[in-house]
Amino acid sequence: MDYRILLVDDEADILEFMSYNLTHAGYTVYTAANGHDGVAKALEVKPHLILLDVMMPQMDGMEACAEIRRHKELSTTIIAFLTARGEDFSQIAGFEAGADDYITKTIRTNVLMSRIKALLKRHGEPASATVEASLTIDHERHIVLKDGRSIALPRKEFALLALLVSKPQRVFTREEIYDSVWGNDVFVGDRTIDVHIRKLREKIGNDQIITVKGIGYKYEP
Amino acid sequence: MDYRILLVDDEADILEFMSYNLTHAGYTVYTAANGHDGVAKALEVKPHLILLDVMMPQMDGMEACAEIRRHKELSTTIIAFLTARGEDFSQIAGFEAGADDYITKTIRTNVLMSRIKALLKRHGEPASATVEASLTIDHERHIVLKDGRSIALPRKEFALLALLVSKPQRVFTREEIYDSVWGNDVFVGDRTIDVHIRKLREKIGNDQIITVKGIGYKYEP
DNA sequence: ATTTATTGTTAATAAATTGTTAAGAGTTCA
DNA sequence: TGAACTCTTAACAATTTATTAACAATAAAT
Repeated sequence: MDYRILLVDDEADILEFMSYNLTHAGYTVYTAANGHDGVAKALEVKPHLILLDVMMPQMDGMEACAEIRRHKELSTTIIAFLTARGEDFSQIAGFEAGADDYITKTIRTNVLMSRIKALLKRHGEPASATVEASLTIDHERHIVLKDGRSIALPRKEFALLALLVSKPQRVFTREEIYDSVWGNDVFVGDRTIDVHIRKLREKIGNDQIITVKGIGYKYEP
Repeated sequence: MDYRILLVDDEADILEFMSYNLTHAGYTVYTAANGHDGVAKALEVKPHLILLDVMMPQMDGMEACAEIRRHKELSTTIIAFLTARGEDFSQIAGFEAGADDYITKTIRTNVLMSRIKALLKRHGEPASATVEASLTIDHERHIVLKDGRSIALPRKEFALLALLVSKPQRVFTREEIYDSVWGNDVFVGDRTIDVHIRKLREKIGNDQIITVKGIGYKYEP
């Protein structure tokens, strides 16, 4: 699976070291040298996982984390802190800021890799999801693959479907859908989602997108 | 059975006294001198039982308890407060924070031991502790799982069942149900809950939701 | 044993939510 | 420019869910 990981650390060595390892493990890696750039980059590439150094100039990890958590379109992004060995994370109170986990920097490579793998797996798995699903979302080509056939979708429909498929079975509320597909500042009518859902059903098959009345929609392979 | 018990208390004497007794009773004992360390230790060793002093520097028992309860991987852990003699625990409102019981510190040794034994027993063998109710509420999927089967429920029914199942055996008064499922400003007729209960019984089996006449309803696995 | 308060049941009705269609505004691209 | 596509909306239909009324059944109290 094509996971996107964003590394945020001010130490070039660490950035390089981890970037190297993660890239070789098959992840798409983005980097930023401080909190500000990190937030900006996160909004741009919408990574699956963000590894945040706790101590940084400009905007430290904690602030960056809180800032990222303020953006609803990044609600499914996993955030993990990078800490120096021995730091007691619970005292750093990073969970308060919305982090999901923390990883010790000087950990051995294979341990690091399996930790990251586990992290990505734990929080719903786009990886196996797309494998299991009869539907594959190809972000790079902006195309949906169904039974070998490729289906081109307009932007909104694609974004909506991608969201639903990203976590099969999980119900996405209408609000979550608005925030993710439209953004929290745009206001569109109540029927807009319905119409897009209808079009998707037309194109990918009627029985895969399920209505949960009063809540939202979910995708079931 | 090889039970792990975590003692959290700032008084070294008590720590030593209890640790000694518990160890000799065959338990594996871990200790921590304050709330912070206690939480960290709990996450590390995943004890079956945590004995928490109510009064402590840094992070008191109440806070620590609430913090521990936030970690899902410790959901099966039993938490008991240690109180000075004479303190009325119900007034300490520790149950609010998620505690399971309380134990008076200055109790005699053999009484203490049998209390702890009972505590561990009451909450089932650690092995079977993971065996949950015959019903699982899957909030993410907005689905109820029963014997492997998934049952979809409408909004109100789902909320009502989720409330009851959240604390099996506990009786929820009609008022509590109204407040939780409808909200304290909405007023609906007297039969409304009944009808929802009826529908739930229809769907999940007649004998799991029990009427406590004059009070309310409860769920029994 | 009878009364009383409470809960169960049913079906009808109201309310809420979603589905559908077609039309129009805005875009894109040849 | 204009043809094709995308997005949004209004208006209405269809469906699902929630609530109520009326009455039956039951448990608790006298």
